[in-house]
Amino acid sequence: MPELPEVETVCQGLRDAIPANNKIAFVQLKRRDLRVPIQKELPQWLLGQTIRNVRRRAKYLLFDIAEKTIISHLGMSGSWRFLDNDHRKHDHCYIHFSDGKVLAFHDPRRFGLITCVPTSDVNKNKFIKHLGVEPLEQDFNVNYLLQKAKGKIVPVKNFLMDQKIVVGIGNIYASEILFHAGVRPLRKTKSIKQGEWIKIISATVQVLNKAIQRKGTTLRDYEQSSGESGHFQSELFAYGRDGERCKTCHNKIQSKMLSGRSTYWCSQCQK
DNA sequence: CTTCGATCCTGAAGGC
DNA sequence: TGCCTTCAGGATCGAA
Repeated sequence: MPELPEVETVCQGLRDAIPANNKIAFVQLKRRDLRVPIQKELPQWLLGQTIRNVRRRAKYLLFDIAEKTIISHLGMSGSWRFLDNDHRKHDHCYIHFSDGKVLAFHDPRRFGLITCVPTSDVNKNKFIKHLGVEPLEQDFNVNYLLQKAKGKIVPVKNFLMDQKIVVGIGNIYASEILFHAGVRPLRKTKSIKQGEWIKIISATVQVLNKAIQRKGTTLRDYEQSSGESGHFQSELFAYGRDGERCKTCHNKIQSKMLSGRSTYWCSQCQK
């Protein structure tokens, strides 16, 4: 479900919405068996603490409390939001603040993650340590990509979605980025020329920033921490447009299953 | 080392 | 109405 723009949107929303001096009054674990079981000590660790900051690394949200950090991933269907009225099915964790606000983790498919580690160990954590570069930072550049692409025969779309290479790009934005870069998703990674990497980098930055501005893409269940939808779905050129006309050249958008994921492109605009 | 496929889980949508 | 299949913003693990 959520890729970098959606996670960044949730991160910013939570950063604004979590009151600076609010103490955690108590934590309720409704269901612990996510992808990795939620630690049963989580409520006692959080009791009386204040969330000092909310950060993002790749598609992970990091909640800093004193000495500890909660690492959370939304998987395909997860969300963090403030509860407005009733408890919902598939709410697995409630964080109650002293002012009465309740932050809820909701995740029907339970592919998400909530785990708590000492802050100094975040970068050693098994989920974090193998992550590649952030696509909106300087180390996502042509030299890095040329070096990583050397000898790789996987389709360039898979390469862009490989979190060990570059983080935050998932199935929607991979198709979108390659559309705007003019590169077909099935191209072998090692065949991509320097000039094409330059276009891929610039398309990545533009697409992700625009999607963050528009607060993400809502296709079904993604929501901001406020509960509102994102708005980038109307700006998609390729993803989900199978059989429709290309917005640029009016050719029909193609699609194919690639490594089990739907993949979309325009064979006129992309080479 | 790289690459591929199966797998975790629930729910929505579509075909019959 | 119901039953069955397929698919969904992800990532891990084991096998080849």
